[in-house]
Amino acid sequence: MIISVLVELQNRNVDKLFNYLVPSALESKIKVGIRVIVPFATFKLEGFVMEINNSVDSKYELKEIIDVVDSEVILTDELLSLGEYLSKTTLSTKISCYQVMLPNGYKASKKKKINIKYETYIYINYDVLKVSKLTPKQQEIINYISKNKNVTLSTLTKINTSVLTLLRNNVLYKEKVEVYRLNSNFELKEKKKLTADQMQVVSQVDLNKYYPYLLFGVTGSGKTEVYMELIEKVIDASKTAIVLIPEISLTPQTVRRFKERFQSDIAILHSGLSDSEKYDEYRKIKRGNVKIVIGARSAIFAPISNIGIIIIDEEHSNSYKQENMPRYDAIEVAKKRGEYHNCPVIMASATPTLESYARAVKGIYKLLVLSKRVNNHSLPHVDIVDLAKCKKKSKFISEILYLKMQEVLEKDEQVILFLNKRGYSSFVSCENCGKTFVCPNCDISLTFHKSSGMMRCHYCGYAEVKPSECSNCHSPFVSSGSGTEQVEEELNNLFPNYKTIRMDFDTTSKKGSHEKIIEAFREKKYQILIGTQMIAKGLDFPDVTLVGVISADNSLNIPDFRSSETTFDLMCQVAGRSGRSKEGSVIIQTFNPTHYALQYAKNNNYLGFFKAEMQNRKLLSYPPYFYLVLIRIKGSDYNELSLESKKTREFLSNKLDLKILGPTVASPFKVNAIYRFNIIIKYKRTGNLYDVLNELIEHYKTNKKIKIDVDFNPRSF
DNA sequence: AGCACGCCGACT
DNA sequence: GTCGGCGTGCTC
Repeated sequence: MIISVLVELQNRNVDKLFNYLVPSALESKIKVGIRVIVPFATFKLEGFVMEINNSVDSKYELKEIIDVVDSEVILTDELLSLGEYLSKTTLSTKISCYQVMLPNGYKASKKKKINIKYETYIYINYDVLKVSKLTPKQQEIINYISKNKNVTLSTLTKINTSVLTLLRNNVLYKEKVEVYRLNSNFELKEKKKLTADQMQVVSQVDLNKYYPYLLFGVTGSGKTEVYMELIEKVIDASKTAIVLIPEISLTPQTVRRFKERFQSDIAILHSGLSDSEKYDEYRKIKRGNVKIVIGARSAIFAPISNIGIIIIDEEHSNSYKQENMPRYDAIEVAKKRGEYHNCPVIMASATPTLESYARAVKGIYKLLVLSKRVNNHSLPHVDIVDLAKCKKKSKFISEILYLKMQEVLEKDEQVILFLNKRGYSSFVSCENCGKTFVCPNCDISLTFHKSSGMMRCHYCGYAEVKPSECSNCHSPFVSSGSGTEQVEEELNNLFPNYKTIRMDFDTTSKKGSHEKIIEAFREKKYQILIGTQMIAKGLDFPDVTLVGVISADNSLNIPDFRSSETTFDLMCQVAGRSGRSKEGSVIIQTFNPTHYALQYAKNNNYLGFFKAEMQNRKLLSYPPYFYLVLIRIKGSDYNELSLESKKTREFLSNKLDLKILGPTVASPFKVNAIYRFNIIIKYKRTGNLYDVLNELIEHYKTNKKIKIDVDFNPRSF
């Protein structure tokens, strides 16, 4: 028996099949899609079995495999074809495509393996018990076991150690059972009655065939109820469901809602889980123990069979696009799987991407609409404050915002203040001479973190202690801390009688701290919540009646053709946090009060924004009118890189009859001491694009100094 | 990823 | 004359 193996190495030069002989003792264990250990050059590697053959004409002398890792298949037929599809469409290495689909415990890797957790349960051997005389301590143990279910050895030893004697005398016996690490159970809750609107949406979905749907529903319109109703129907038909949620809104609250309805039929997959927890959840799915998988981007690869529906919540979120190799889009994978299982794929958002909405307009996606909030609450009233003209109460807070906050707080209601992007205006600079501190490895200002007293680079993690005086002009060096820290300080001065809690990169780095902050705020231990992106989405606090955006300009000024769209989305999402169950309002502070993204957001006018923005995109030949592919050229030698970038542009121009932009500098230009150039190709039809790009990759694959990266439909530049 | 092979500078 | 620098290339 000869097998073809794809080895674990992440290198284009070995991203192909290697043939090995299988010793007859191992032959019976070999299946396509399992992992094996093979000798490779002078060392050992793990790899996936991709093919099994009886003979193969090879000019190499074949080596024998060393061992078989798995007893069950890791890469099922569907995953194998998905991986194939991924590597073809993203031009990534095959191995990276297979690895990205799997949790660490199932990857081909010689690194530490994850163990299955066992629990030792103790039971009474009643026949022996009858004829045994017990000491009082022993009787205590017996009583405990008879009263409780599933008693473990570890809990018994905590009571007293006579359990060991009882085990030795066979009065008790133990049983070792495999257990899952994540096992939170919630009480079953009665399902809510759907509104007419929601029912109408549910009835429009054909559960028996593949079709992509776009569910356009305003914030608070009860999309989750619609998902759950559809999932229930799917489960009733003995099928399964995948629900994708952006990592950032995959909170215990979200999970709870599903668990209260579907109990233990659910597996959860997201980056907050430890490797072993992920391994367990994945095992539940593989064994068919669950009917629903809820997770972030990579959960789209869950090895669940018989899928009846795939739901993508907040489809506009760019978290569905992986930003490193393989640069896949989970929504495209979802469609692929939907086709394979012949089931609907529902993409939902209050602010769909222009691409998605344009497809809905064209009829490529079927449009479903939820236009009303469930409780018929009107959307919050939005005011835009012109920072150039208004009176300011402090550096960040205008008088209008201050007065409104005062009003809301006096009514015992809560306020959320939103700061766009962590480290807002927190780069360190000398107030006297203007000297700034820039990361030595990256083309990025350092941000000062008051809590640690360090200046940090958010790209490479470089950190240095803040100097006490400016090295340039020797004046004392004042520092104001990160954006959120500064605003927090101001608020403590402005509202000494109210408590403020901060949620940002610094305060949520510890596991579980995210949830703690949310819970504390929900319980009204704090009246003001100040935070970054992470508070914009999904959270539902009934007593929040005011949301303030400290500055909308940060996101408007990002040099990206999508900055208007992201600003519009963000403003709508943030506004959606206000007045979930009471009348609410929103105040947006900006230096661009007349900007159309803000004006349409003020009136929550998605369609108006869509039309206006489509005009711009058409004019400038951007998506959805054109597709984009980004070619990024990276290297540490500036001159050589610059030359190669120009050569690449020449090469592409000669081979392709398409619009090509660049090379231009990426932003940031330098990360980890590596310079980066961008070339962008705009296209409507791929034509020979893939062939040409493959040729380019092939050309640079042995070049150790210049690296080429291809990103289809890039979300950042 | 590792490790061997290979072709140019300072040493017992 | 040799030891060793790490650039280049190969691994079934």
